[in-house]
Amino acid sequence: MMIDRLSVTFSALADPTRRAILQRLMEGEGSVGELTEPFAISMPAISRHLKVLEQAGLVVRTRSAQWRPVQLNATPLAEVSDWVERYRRHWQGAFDRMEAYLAELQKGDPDAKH
Amino acid sequence: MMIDRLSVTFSALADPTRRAILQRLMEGEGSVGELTEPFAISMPAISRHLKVLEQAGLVVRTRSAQWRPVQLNATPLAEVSDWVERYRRHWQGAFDRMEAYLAELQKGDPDAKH
DNA sequence: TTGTTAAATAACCACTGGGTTAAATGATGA
DNA sequence: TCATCATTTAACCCAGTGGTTATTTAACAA
Repeated sequence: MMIDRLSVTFSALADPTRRAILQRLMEGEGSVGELTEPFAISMPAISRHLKVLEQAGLVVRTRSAQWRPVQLNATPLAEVSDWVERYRRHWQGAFDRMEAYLAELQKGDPDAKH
Repeated sequence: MMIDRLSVTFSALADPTRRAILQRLMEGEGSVGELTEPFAISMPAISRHLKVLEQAGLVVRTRSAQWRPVQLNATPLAEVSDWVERYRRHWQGAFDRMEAYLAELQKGDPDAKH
């Protein structure tokens, strides 16, 4: 399977190292070496993480001498945001109910459902 | 790895079958059999997808006779939404620039950078 | 008690993913 | 041209995933 863009994006985001890389890139582009430095894993491992991010369209790689600077491209996250938003009513409904319930508790209402 | 909640949530969402199940559950709870019916895969396979969704906290399973109705719980998506929102300026910046560029093209401005 | 039905679990298989080290590539600069 | 530096690719290992069919569990109904 794994034909759809959204699945590719979600699985790219499923790895904490890759999310940390994206967060780092919010502060500006970086070379593969710079991106490797904060982690306890090898450069080839980071290089493959970057490939996954690139295939998901989450980073762009340019070229500057023997360095290959990596830049953040957050546009695929718009799709993720849209997808998640379809569920907002549901989780917000749940939060609202929880809030109401806690408010009832606060009032010491003996009829509050437990 | 895979210790953090967000990774668990993202990888649960990375599978299209699981996302389809969540979408189906927006219309109301369903038994495992009902949830299996629309797919071309076996019930044990769906059962395991449900286990993944349950461990990610995205569904809740109750009990009713020999059925185990499954209900949507979208609350973990709030965390996903928060995470994605940190990147909104980035992708929106990109969209704005693209829009401006297209507007330049529309005007037929010969100085528009191509 | 026995049979039926819903679902989960077991055992298996093929494939993927994330890590490693070692070797290959590609641009720079002496 | 040749050595160096940054990065990628290759080859490998092990754990995890998604599917299958067969079996087990659990609740109901006769």
